[in-house]
Amino acid sequence: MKGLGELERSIMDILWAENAPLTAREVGRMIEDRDLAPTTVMTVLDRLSRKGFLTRTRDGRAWRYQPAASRDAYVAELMLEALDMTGDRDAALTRFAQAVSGTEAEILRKALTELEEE
Amino acid sequence: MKGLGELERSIMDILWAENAPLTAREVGRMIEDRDLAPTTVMTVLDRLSRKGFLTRTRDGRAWRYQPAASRDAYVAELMLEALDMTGDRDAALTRFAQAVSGTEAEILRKALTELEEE
DNA sequence: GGGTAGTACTACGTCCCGTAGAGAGGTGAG
DNA sequence: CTCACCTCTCTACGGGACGTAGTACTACCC
Repeated sequence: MKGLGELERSIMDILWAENAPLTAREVGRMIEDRDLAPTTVMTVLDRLSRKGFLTRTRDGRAWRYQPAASRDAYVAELMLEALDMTGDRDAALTRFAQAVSGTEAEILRKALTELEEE
Repeated sequence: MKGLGELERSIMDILWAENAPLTAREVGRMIEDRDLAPTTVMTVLDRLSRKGFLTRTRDGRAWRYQPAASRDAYVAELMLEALDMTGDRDAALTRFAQAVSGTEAEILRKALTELEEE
């Protein structure tokens, strides 16, 4: 999986936060603070769908974009990808477990317990 | 933390696998298959230490390079970084827990249990 | 039918990275 | 002593990704 650039991520964040598919114009309005040309937004949306992060469907003449996967799935995939980089997955996992804070260790523990029960 | 390129990672892999600090020449000999100019190896080693991935110490005229952190620590940090990207860490963690395979879930569970006991 | 919105295509600057040459300065062999 | 050689530092170039945007074409509304 390829990574995301700065602007690409901002745009993904907007789309991840929204439930409905948005048009380029709508996305552009939600980035107001950066004052980008409309074509800039369109270019990035186009690249993102080319990379598989977005899917798009027609709405009249316009395209509506929406994430191909949830942010959580993306983050989890990034984490797994990092994990694949090591020769010793166990050591890395152990290290990771030690690094997450208490509350999060709790979450992890719970998720794992639920897994076990199924 | 910045990411690593292809060659950069190969070189880190060599140094992570080795226990002793290596000189540029030694590293170069261990990448034999790619037939790189010695200066190429030196440049990459230099960039890696500039980025904080390696530390170096003098050995006569030459430098000896060694990883600043273990590969596991690096991988764990990458994973945490991915995790930081999401607004909903709990959801991502849960998703991650579901994605790791059985054996690895076991490892994680064990690491977390040990944490709890301390 | 002219303004507006939307698209596709093209482009340019920048930064990172793979790759490496040039030049400087020490070192060992003869 | 001198030359070949090693290693370092500095500089550079080409490709790819990304931020940014212009241009040209088409379709719709009033």
